[in-house]
Amino acid sequence: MQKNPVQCQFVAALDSIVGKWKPIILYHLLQGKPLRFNELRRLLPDITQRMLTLHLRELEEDEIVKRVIYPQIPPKVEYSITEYGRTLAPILESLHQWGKAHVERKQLKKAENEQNETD
Amino acid sequence: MQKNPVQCQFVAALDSIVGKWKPIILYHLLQGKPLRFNELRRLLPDITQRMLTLHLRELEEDEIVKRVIYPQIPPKVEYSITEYGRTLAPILESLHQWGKAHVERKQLKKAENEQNETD
DNA sequence: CTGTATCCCCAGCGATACTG
DNA sequence: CAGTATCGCTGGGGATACAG
Repeated sequence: MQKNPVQCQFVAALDSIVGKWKPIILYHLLQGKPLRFNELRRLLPDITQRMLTLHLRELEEDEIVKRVIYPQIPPKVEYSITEYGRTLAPILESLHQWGKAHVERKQLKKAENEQNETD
Repeated sequence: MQKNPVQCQFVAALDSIVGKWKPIILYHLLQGKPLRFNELRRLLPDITQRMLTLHLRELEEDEIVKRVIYPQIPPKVEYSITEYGRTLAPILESLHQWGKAHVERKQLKKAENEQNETD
């Protein structure tokens, strides 16, 4: 599909972490504790059931997330990060840090501009 | 718009590097040499003029890329990475490495499956 | 050479309802 | 509790033509 290998590699990596809710899902799972479906929903108040399911399935497909079903009534399903998924931790952490600095930077610029307007 | 700060920070970071062609544009500019508009087009054979312009404008807006216009005929415009843009280098590099390993891993799995089918 | 302007399509996501 | 199934919208991106 893509002939350019470098492009391809970026796409492959980004596919695994991009998606409106993927980074934050991974962020929570990387805390270490396995989480149930509804626990994740509570942590992400604005996500729809549909998107949570879809994203988890994709992460499972990439073997970044492991899904364990406890055969009982009512059903219980736990999601946890895999060993392989943990290799994403440093990248997610860097992204998080950079993003934090970036929003602060933008707010600073905005404040400066408003200051200039009142001059 | 987003109340969750962590989500917000991820979004801010990803906005700066996500976009179908942004990572590879940055990859080339991070090599260090300023590049002209058409040089970038040649490096990204499949990008449209429109998308190259749009992505460069967004990167410029975030002060990740600097645009220098040489007032001459025919026009000459050079794009280069900024100091601030360089802070993205380690993240892009990690993404690139991880993506490379990820595609190799997937190809391995695929080969294994095809092996099993012929058993 | 370095762009804009238009038009159009589709994949990602949301809302809502239903189910074992 | 942990999901599917449908339907519909929106915005990111592509194709093409035009312009300073």
